[in-house]
Amino acid sequence: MTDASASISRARMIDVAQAAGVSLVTVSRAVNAPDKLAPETLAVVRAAIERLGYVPNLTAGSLASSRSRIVAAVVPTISNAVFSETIEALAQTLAEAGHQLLIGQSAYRAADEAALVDAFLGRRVDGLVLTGCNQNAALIARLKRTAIPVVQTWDLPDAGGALIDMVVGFSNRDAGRHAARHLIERGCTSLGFIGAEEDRSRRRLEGFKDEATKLGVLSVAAELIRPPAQMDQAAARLQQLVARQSDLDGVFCNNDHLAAAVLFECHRLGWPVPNKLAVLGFGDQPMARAAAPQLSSIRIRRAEMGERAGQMLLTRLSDREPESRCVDLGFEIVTRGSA
Amino acid sequence: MTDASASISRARMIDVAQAAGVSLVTVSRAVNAPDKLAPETLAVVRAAIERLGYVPNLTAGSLASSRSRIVAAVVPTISNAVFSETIEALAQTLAEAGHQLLIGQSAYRAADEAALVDAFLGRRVDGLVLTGCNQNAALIARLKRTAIPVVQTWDLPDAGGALIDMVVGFSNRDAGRHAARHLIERGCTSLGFIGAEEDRSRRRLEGFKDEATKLGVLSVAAELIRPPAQMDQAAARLQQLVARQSDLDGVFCNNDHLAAAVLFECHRLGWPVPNKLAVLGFGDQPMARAAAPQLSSIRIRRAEMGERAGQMLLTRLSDREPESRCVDLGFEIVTRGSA
DNA sequence: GTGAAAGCGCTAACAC
DNA sequence: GTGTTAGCGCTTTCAC
Repeated sequence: MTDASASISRARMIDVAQAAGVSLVTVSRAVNAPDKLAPETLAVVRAAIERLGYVPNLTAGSLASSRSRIVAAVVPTISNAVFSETIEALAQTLAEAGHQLLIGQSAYRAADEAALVDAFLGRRVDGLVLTGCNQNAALIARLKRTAIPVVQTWDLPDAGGALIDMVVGFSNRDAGRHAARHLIERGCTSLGFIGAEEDRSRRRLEGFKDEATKLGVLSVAAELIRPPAQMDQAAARLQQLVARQSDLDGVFCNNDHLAAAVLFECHRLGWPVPNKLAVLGFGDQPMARAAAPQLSSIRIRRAEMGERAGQMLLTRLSDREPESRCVDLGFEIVTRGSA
Repeated sequence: MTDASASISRARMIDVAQAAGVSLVTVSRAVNAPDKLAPETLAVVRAAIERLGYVPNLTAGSLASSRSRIVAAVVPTISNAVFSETIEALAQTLAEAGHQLLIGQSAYRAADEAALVDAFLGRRVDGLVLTGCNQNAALIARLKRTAIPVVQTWDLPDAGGALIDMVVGFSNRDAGRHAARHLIERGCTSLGFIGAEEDRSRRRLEGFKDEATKLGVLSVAAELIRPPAQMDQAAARLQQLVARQSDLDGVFCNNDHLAAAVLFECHRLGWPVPNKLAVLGFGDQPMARAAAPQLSSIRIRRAEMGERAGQMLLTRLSDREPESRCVDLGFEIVTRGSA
């Protein structure tokens, strides 16, 4: 064991071949396609591998096979529970199939995203997962020409973005619409939105405003926080909304964390929720059930999004075609105490 | 531009060389060591690169140079804000130096961690970042023998783990001690801990109990949640603590999310915080300032931990020695309203 | 300052 | 079932 460990990153495939008295390819097959070998041969080779502590050099394998077994994902930031759960599920799905995940953070900047994609293409990644559908035209064109499978997530292309290859998401605009309808149906007449200066948040706001207008509610104010939109900024934004609409009686928050911060602020102010102010969250995170009152929220399938994205990539990597290249996971309003 | 895009992942270095009328090495130098070329040559080569839309194949480069420019990190899960902020900072630090980050999730399982490390070693990653200092002996031995730089994070080796190569963290046990002292100094006489079935949480609990005992407080109950320890489980655990110690007057929570959930539960029960129950969080996340009352918490330098880990790796990768191989970032108690 | 030759460690045909 | 022959696209000596 100790000797074997000592040899890690030293023994090459050829050394194993010699030790086992077989040829190079036979070792390669023992590693990559064991069922193509006679059981006895396999056993001999495996013993040699074990003895030498051989660890295959995946870089060399990637170069020779032009398959890297690496998938790259670009997210705005991983320190946002909302994305990280998708990434977690993606990584797990890929890991089960022997693929690893390279992570890039765009910090919500299109230029950073494009630079990351270039770096990933240089790495000859097998597949790419992007966040949102609003990539710039040059990036979209470039990716369309590469043969590599790409999955966009967290939105749908129809309402303001272009489909590159595949997508699994939901309509942020529709989610905003439903939020408005939900609050208005519960009697709210003066609405506010606390979100972020960021594409998907803006799309939710668009839908929110549209639907409110359609339903005759004309008082809609929005506060957009520059990312990262942290909880500790929510209280001040709520104050801003109230300053602009003193009769504010319903707030839609871009995520459950912001909504929880609003709830805390209501406790501080002594405002009963939902009677004085209805609060609707987004994401239906564990936070929603822990809050007091429990948060009504819009549930989206974050983990499933990552899992499906991974499956779609894996399907394409095995030269099959996914059932659909455009998956709408939808969303659902979960009504609890806060709205 | 469109032509150039079309050529991505097609043009090789040799094509650029021919287009520019120079040799292969000259192109390689233009990419990797531009200052070693005559300005005119460089300009010609760069023009050809641009024209052909050449993207260097990093896999081939890695194989030839045996440097991958990839660093791998193993975390229990990235969907925990506490780790993801460290990872975010790590990724940024590495990206600035042209390195990319490969992520692996161990789900708090030692076997998964070892398997991930093996896969990463096969990739010939340039460096490795691990979470915690409690890796199993076989893994530690194996990593000590490889020449690659390794940074352990989120704990220190002295109090229950072995140093592999480098470490940047803080003492979880000491943090637990300070938590106990803080609550006791504020008059608490019956303490509870809500944490997770996980190494670092247990270390905090050890320190917490030790110090309480030392200070004469013998009533200390703990509730450990199986990871992932989500907010929505905190209320039930608080009830459990109260069932065991009806006079419970101080709770130390493993992170600010759990603490916020406890605060919400106190609102629900009508218990004044901190008078009826003092609540101390961990992490000093934005949540702490948003809560009502604001959370007292133990601040740790999550982002700095990632940044320092990245810097230490980069230093070693450039064949220099970091100022110290063992960095204790410490922690600090931030006193706000809740405890 | 630039180039020619020799691999890096593996996989992909194709033979046998 | 197993082996042989050629590369994958780049970086590294070492010449000039």
